[in-house]
Amino acid sequence: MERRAYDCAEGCPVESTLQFVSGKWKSVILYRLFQEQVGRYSDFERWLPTISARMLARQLRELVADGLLEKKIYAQVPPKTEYRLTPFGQSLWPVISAMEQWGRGYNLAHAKATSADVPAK
Amino acid sequence: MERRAYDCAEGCPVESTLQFVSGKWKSVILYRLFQEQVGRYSDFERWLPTISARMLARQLRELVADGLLEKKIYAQVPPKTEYRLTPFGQSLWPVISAMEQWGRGYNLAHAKATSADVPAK
DNA sequence: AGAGTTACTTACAAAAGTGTTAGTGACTCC
DNA sequence: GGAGTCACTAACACTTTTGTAAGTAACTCT
Repeated sequence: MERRAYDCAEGCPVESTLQFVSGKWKSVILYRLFQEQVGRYSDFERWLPTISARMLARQLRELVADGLLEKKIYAQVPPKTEYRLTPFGQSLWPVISAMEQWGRGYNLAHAKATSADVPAK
Repeated sequence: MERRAYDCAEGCPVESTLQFVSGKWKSVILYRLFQEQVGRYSDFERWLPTISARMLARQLRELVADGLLEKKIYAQVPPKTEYRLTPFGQSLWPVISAMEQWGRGYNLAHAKATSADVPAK
């Protein structure tokens, strides 16, 4: 692991990344789009059942504003929108992937004693 | 990029990771420790000049509680404490590293026009 | 004409996060 | 014996984030 001099005060690379990815939902939304390529508003509601409509709309709006997602609106009724990753958004794959990997390992190691995986004594 | 079926509702690996790393300061603190190996409370104050004492203490406490950092208190006056990564904390290196890499690239691409790098017309 | 559809927005309220200021303990140095 | 040191903590206020509930637009289908 190499060592260099960084100044987290200004231009800290980790902070730059966090600027786009921080917030509970954003990385999960991105993660889902890496899997599915495309998602409609209602898809996200299904994929993230605990997010509220308000939050979902807001996070999507911010991701679009940040240039990570693009939104395609079909002029039809009932309305239809599609979200997908821009190339810029796709460039975050290493970050999201690292999170996924680590989380996978963590989940295995800390597999919770749920009704499913604990044999009834 | 392979595709598998995940359920972000329960046991989403990305969410598991976020649980430990989310929050503006935590990943930056970890990042710093990956560079420096050891840090005293006052070191962090220097490294992250914009964090408040209250936040710093709180984030460190949480990182210790989560098992990512260990805290060593020297019984001397004035007091001295040292924080370093536990093996569990070190296992997050791929995540922090990916963030650093991406942020580095982003900073290069979006190098802001500061007084330093803009010749005075 | 009334109900259904999708993708939202708005207003209000509760909860979480964060900053500011001041203070503590215990010992050493002047 | 008063000041200085370090690593914090407590109380209070404020701001940001998030949830809840309700509503909107516009067109199709019955």
